[in-house]
Amino acid sequence: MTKKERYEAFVKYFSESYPQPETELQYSNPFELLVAVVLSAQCTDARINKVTPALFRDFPTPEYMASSHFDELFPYIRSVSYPNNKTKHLLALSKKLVEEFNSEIPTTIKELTSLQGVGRKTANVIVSVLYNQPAMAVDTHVFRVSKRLGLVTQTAKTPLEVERQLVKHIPEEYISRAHHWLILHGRYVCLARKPQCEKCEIIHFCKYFEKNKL
DNA sequence: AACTCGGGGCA
DNA sequence: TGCCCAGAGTT
Repeated sequence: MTKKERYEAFVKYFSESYPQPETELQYSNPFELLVAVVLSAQCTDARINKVTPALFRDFPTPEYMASSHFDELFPYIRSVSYPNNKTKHLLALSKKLVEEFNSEIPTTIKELTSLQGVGRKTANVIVSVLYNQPAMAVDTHVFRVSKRLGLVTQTAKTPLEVERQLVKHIPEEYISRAHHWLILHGRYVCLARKPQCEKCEIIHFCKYFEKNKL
């Protein structure tokens, strides 16, 4: 099976079997989304959702956050991963938003990644959710599942390589759905150490399944 | 390319 | 108590 055929089967799967997820935007403004996504690095959504209500209540805008101090902000996010780093990032990030971006959230990957705590993956999530751009945010799930399926070359070493191959071959209108699906599939089915192939709906075009004949 | 930053969940 | 999870920044 060629890579081209895998992509055709992949897109066919989305068009027939995977509806557009109802992604209710759970944040009332772009700043909240940015902060939540920065906090999400190496951390589950459930843990983020525990801290965001109080955080956004007391630091609703870049100005409020930029004018606070480490000891004020830290307690709000002490239960997320890497709270020291993220507190520093959020303080520097909010200051930069106020001073260089007129307290608005930038629209380009280049500008977003210039913000502290925002890497390539986070920036892609932002432009995808906030600006409806067909961006593919490559986390460990997307990275692993894409390679297993055979949607990207087995020699791909960096998330950026995987991202470029995926966006090159998946039609724009399916990028968002594909991203959503790859993450859930990686989390619940295509597990890192023990793939649950018996639960998988798309073994008919999976390179990993084909090779290992599970 | 390898290392560091740290919590929570769960066996 | 110890293993597992999961990106950005720095060297």
